[in-house]
Amino acid sequence: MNMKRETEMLKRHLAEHRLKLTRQRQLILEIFLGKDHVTAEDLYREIRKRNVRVGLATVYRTLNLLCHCGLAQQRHFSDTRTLYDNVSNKDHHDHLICTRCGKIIEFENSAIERLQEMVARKNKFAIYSHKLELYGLCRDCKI
Amino acid sequence: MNMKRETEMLKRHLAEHRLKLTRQRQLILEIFLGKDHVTAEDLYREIRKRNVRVGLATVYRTLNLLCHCGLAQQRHFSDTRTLYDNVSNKDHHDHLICTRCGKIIEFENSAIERLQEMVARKNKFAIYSHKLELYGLCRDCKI
DNA sequence: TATTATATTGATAATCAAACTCAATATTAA
DNA sequence: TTAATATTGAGTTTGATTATCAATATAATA
Repeated sequence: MNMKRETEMLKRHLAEHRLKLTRQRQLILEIFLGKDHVTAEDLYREIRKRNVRVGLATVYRTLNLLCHCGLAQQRHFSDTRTLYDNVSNKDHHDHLICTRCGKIIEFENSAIERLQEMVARKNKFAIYSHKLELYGLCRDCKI
Repeated sequence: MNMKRETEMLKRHLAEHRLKLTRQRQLILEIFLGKDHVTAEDLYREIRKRNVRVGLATVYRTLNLLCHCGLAQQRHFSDTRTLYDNVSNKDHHDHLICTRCGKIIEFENSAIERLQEMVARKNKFAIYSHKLELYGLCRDCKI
């Protein structure tokens, strides 16, 4: 996997905020880019498997950092834990979530987005973000 | 406010599950029906204002009970606390949330719902519920 | 109505994810 | 190389919510 672009995004963000590029941040970015959705715990366990000593707090801190530079987005599906969504080379998308097996499918639908804008206009709102989650059973679970 | 219908819904649910109608449950239902969206803490404080002694745990338990009998629904907007949405005499609806003042506007849009169904069908999902939240600035805050 | 069985209550403790603390250490700039 | 500053990791703390449990209230039964 080529992570040049993502590494550049991180570096630019660090430079702009007088932050430093550390071993831990590079490692966490690398593992994160190999996933679609992870919890902080998932990532932490993955790191420990490699016999590297990185604190859980650092994982949380770095995931939040990745959110700030646009590489990740927090999601709160039905579960209580926060999922970090890898959005590094995707357009905006929403989610179908299987409540039985936990499978997550991403989708985008511009017709829905346009209707959302209409709703906002009618209510004199300026929308900055939105969240659309469809919960149900996937093909394999609904049988 | 006439709460006959809602009280009947609660009573039916209690009877069906061999649960009991208590002073506390009646009081919490009454206050809840006067609101659109509350946190458990909000309701707790409201009760203490009336100089009635009801435990916070009972407030949580009763709000969850109201969810089970279809009078309330949990919402998790940007905040960390759970909001209980009074859905006693409303159809399904979604939300516009002002990230500055916290104002919540409810809306419904059947065209969006139909498109959601199309997305689900295309992905062979059977949808049971969904969540659509539009975040932005309301008319008063966007100036 | 009195009795019995069962559910509920309230105070507090337990839980859990996530954020904070701070001395030791690593990174960057000078 | 040195100095200035940011980061780390271990552990502690936070805050919302749920669990515990003896005392009490409610409902069913006699």
